[in-house]
Amino acid sequence: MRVYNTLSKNKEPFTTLKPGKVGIYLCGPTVYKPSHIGHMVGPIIFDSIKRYLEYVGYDVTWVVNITDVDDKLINEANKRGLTMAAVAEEMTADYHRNLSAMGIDTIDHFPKATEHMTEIIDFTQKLIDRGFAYASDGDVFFDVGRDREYGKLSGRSLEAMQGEGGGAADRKKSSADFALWKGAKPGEPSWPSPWGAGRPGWHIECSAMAGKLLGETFDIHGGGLDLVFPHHENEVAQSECCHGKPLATYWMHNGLMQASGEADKVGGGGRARLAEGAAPAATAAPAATATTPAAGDQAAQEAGKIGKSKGAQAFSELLKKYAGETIRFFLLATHYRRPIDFSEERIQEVEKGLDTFYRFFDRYKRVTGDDFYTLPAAARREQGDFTPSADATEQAIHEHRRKFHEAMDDDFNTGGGIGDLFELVRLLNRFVDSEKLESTGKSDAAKVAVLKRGASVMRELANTVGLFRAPVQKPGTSGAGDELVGKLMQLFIEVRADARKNKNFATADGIRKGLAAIGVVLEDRPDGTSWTVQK
RNA sequence: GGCGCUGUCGCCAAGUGGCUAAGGCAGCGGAUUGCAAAUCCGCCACCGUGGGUUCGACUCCCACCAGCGCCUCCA
Repeated sequence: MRVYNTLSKNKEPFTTLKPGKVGIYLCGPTVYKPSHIGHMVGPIIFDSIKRYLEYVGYDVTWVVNITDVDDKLINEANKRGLTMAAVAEEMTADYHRNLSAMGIDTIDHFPKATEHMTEIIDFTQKLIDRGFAYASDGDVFFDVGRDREYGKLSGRSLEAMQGEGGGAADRKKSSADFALWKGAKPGEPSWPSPWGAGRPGWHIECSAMAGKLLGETFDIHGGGLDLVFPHHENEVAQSECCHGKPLATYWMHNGLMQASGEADKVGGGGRARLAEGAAPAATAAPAATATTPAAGDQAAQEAGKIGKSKGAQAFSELLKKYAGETIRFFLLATHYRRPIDFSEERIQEVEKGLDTFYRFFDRYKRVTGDDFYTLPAAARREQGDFTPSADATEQAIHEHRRKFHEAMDDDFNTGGGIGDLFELVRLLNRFVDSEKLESTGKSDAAKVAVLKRGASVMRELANTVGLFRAPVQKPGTSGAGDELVGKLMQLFIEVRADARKNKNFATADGIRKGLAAIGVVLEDRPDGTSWTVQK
């Protein structure tokens, strides 16, 4: 396997510190507001990564921190007239609800900053003792000038770092120094420390908690690309100066979710392009002359990363419209390091693609009588290995499995893997078609066995990235499961079948159209008629 | 200004120094169907622009253009 490492800006062979074991630390949310989709990107990606690593055979420990003490939290609490702890508790619950709606149940620890004051204070003291930090009037700062390697993660040099040092400039030796401990102002939540009452700085909790749960050096540290500097850079500085060894072997950063803005809707053309034949412009003309004029420009300014977008809706709202699996699929279809433009239109598009799979699962059940979701699927890669028979379809199944592994082994290329899954469903549908399994039923045991093999490989592969683990109830299709509704539909279908038998197509079509008008779709197949509720 | 990322079919999106440049959505044609739906088959790209390296580049290098991120406690 190969993994892209921010530290080296290259894909590197994946090796672990301890054989067979992987420790992952992912920077989690500051719980001051309900999470938006941007907060789910990392967890979804790393949930898939952890599943895949376990599938490959590793024993994985995954930690996601909860930042429950922070300036933003204090502000929010003041604004709402609540305690900081109350706000944190409320938003942590929201975060957990979102995670479980996404099927993310692989996180082993959710350490909270407020529950690790002892570790944080010890860590800070250690840095002071070693001469890497200094106390200054109630605050404690990390002395960036003492760290020769400072800037190695983000590729910045100290000289290049200007900045006036923020509000605490007068207490710092250098403007680039950052707070490990912040003295409390009157009325602020605080914890006692050797330097007076205060709270931890932004970066220190991660260093302290990661060290406690995963050890001084662990395998993978992840987070959004926006955290590379200063957050991760400072974590590296603190931890490595404190322990004298690397913090993490691999730094994995996911691309950010972008608010797509309205540019493409307004201008029709999305990206502004140079007009064909426009002079190669050695004269750096003002960009405006070459771009799509007026309306598009204005709207494009709304675009940007979703964390800053005012329009970022709460994730819980999104879940009212789309199944968690749809959102996961949407994210996984793009490589994790690439930025993604968020738009509901895109999600709806992906939803249609997903339907191909769901339909196949239904079809599989009609043909074999087996539920796709209870198919035995290999949990470990070597368990799923098989030698294909001479059957061409079985050989193709084998080949798709190989290609899926190849994609995932190369820096977790879930997009490539999903493309392969699509090819696999098509192969299986074609097989059912050409062998007429739908009408002849289970008559040909050998053919059915090939289909089962294909379906279980599908399940095996999809499960490695957290897909198709359990049936999905799409928002807005409630009622479909009611017993009474089921019986009524059965009645409609029988009446209509009679009409069709008597070539009374007007009645048959009337029933179908009438049901379609209220969102129920009938489909006639060789082996009967099925019904589904559209949202 | 500094550091960095991105630019592949109408839209989304994998990928590769040379073999037919995945897949999805949309579209078109066909098979199937009483008609539909679904499914299957077929069609639909020369990879931002200009140079360079190379026997050969979409893939490597440079410049430019465009979009974006970070440098201000945002995943």
